[in-house]
This record gives sequence, C-alpha cells and structure tokens, in this order.
Amino acid sequence: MDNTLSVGDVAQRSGVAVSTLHYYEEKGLIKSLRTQGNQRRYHRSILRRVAIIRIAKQAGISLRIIKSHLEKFPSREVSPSDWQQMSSEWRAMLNNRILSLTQLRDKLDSCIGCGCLSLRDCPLRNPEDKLGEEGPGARFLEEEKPC
Amino acid sequence: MDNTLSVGDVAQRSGVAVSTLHYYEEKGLIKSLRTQGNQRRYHRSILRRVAIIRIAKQAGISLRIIKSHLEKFPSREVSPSDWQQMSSEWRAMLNNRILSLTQLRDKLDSCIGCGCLSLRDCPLRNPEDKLGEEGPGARFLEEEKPC
DNA sequence: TGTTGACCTCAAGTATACATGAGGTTTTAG
DNA sequence: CTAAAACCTCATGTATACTTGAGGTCAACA
Repeated sequence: MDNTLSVGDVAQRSGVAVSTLHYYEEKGLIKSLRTQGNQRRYHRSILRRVAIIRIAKQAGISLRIIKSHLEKFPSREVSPSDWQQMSSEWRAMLNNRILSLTQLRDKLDSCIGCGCLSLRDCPLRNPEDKLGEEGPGARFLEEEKPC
Repeated sequence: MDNTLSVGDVAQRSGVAVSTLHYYEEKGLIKSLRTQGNQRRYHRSILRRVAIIRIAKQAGISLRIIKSHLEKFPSREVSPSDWQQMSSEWRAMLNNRILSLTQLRDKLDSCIGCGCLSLRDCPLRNPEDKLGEEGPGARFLEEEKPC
C-alpha cells in the first residue's frame, strides 16, 4: 500500500489481463520496477500508458507502431502535450482508415447498382485500394472480359 | 485452353498467390475441379468469387465471415443479385466500422482538448467502444482519480 | 507462523492468414 | 519425345497478439 501498483491492480484497473501486461513488458511497451522478491510494481502513470495502448489498438494500430510512438517517452511519464502529439498523429491514421473504408463502401454502392463485378470496369477491382497494408505490396491484376 | 483456368491463371488474373488459392480451398471458400492428373481447374466464375473475397478482406471482414456468406452459393455461380445482397450486408458492417472509428477519432479530438486521459471522465475510457470485437468481451474498468 | 492467493519465469498452445520448401508428378512447348 | 515449367501434397515456418500451464516463490492476513 505504498502507492505503487501490482500487476493484478493494474490488470483490474486498466481492464487488460495480467498475461497481457507481461506480454507488453516483454515487447517493451511498458516497464516495471521490481520488489525484493521480484514482483512487478508500477507507478500510477502506468494506467495512462496502458490506456493509450488500448485506445491505439482500438484504432487498429499495431503494437509495433504503438511502441515506436511510446518510445519517445521511455520511462518519463507521458505528459499531456506528449499525448496531444501522439493523438493527433493517430488521428491522421484514423482519418486515413476512415477514408479508405468510406471509399470502399461507396464503391460497393456503385457496384450494387451495376451488379457486375465485371472486373475490368468495376471500381472494386481498383488495386490502388490498399487500406493500410503498408509496404510495396505490388499487386498486379490482369484484365478480364466484361460480364 | 478449354476455357477453364489453372491455379496459375487464377493467381495472375486475380492478383492472389497460388498458395493463397490453395489455402482458400482448404478453408472451403473456393472449390476446384481436377484434371486426370489431379491439377486444379476452375470455371471463370472463380474470378468473381476471388474478387469478392479480396474486397471483403479489404473491408476487414475475416475469412470465417466471408466463408459463411459465400456458403449460401456453394458451387453455383454467384449471381448479381446474390452479390447485391452480400454487398449490402457488408455495407452495413462497413458502416459500423466507419462509425466506430469516427467516434473514436472525435473522442480523440476532445481529449486533445483536455489533454487529460483522466480515466474517470475521459470519453476514451468508455469501455463500450468495442469496435467490432464481437462477443461478450466484458471489460470492466475500475475508477481512477482525475488528473 | 502458516497458508492461501497472488506472483514469477519459461515453454508451449491458439487463432488468423498465409508463405516456403521438400519431394514427387503433370502439362506443355519445341 | 523430352525437358522445363507448372502443379501436387504435406509439413513446417512467419507474424501478431496473446493465453494457458507447469513448477516454483512471495506476501498479506489471521
């Protein structure tokens, strides 16, 4: 009761499992102090950190990316302005994702109209829609006779 | 050249790898006829089917879900009206996803304003935002002192 | 002080969605 | 007809994000 938190405490209060906290630590997203007996103890700021991780995951951001953002604040507590910067970056990622999905949906609509999937003309065939699959995923689609 | 397609043909024309087609077949999303020599041969309608799978995946729909939709048209060719029904169902999923992400983004915005993450009040802490994680994911978050 | 619940590490398992490679067969082009 | 390209199956590997379990230790309460 020395105002540090055990894993169990953090698990309960943050809503993630103990095993998940172990995992995050192993992956370098969070850190812990240890008692004499080697048990994890956390500063209260861990809750903010874990909340950030949860939020980012909800937004579909991978742990790898989240880690790279959090690494800017290794042990130091994440300040409001840090958070502000991170969240505005994530906002951009979210916007991209939303945009892609919206475009896809609208294409779907136009295809409901045409009922075609006539691969040559169907907007859904457009290989430019990558939807967040980064990297050179050079997909090449061949032509197809109209339906 | 009997107007059926080999896996290689389908791979090239649909833009998915041969191993992926094998995988889809194993998982029951697609089917093939076989030559005397046990090689896969596909009807041209496979291209539409694979296109649908690709589109749905882009929308973030899992193969399991895609399969369940495609199972309504086991071997029969997917007709325009089938496609219309599927795509309108997927449109709804897309809309949900877009909505969740948009809400998350807006909450992010309001949190940029407050800079807080004061877990009790922060809208981002709201455990109702499940963002497509179906099932009873009963997350319980404990309270936290405001920042 | 005892014992029970919480905690530790490390290995292995789970699920998704494939890719890769070995070892062997089939098809096709010249 | 022959050789290369394409194909086959089956096993194993990869990446992400964890969970589960074994075997053992620590801490808090009565």
